[in-house]
Amino acid sequence: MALLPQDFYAQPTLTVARELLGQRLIREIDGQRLVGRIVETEAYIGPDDTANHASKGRTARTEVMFGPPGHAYVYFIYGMYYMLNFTTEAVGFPAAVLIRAIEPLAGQALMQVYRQKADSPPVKPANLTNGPGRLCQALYINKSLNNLAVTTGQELWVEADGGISDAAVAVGPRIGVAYANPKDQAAPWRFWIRDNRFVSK
DNA sequence: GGATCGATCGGCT
DNA sequence: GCCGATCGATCCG
Repeated sequence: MALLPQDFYAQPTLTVARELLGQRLIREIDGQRLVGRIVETEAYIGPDDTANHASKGRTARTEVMFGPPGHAYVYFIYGMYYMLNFTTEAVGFPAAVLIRAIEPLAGQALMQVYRQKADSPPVKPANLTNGPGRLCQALYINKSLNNLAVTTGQELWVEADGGISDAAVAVGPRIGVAYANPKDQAAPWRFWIRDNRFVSK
């Protein structure tokens, strides 16, 4: 299976968000592989997108998005969750694709371990990776992976798989961006595989 | 099924 | 000092 190269991420962000659907996200930890099909993404595009963290300016946190495409932008939110993005487009233009959900393909047992909280019942398989915070927990993704190149085939990367036909792709506004201006809230920059049960609720 | 709310802390004003 | 690219618990029906 072909590792997606930096050129892939250098494309327009909407193209990257659309084309990531169906591809395989791979996380390798101590030789163990956790694999999931990407089923939901969102695009955050440039300094004028008020939903984009980078619209507030170039800071220590957003610096990664101003850098080269094909790097992980991992940030911490709500005091307890991490979010995984891949940087896109040219150096100097801050943009990224948020991975919102994956369908587990391998390593589900280890994902369960990472998702399980002490003194809680096991996580339902349907809730293993159907959300941006959940998938980061399941794949043990945290800030140590921030700014990692995802084009080397080490630790975290994406491999090409069969594409998804236009008929099977749904498009709509992004989730959780009520703080953005109305135009940016309404932008149809969320992509998901229609009827896939691992798309977030 | 849906609505509501608290958790919990880094980043930014 | 405020708030967030979320989630899970709880209450209601």
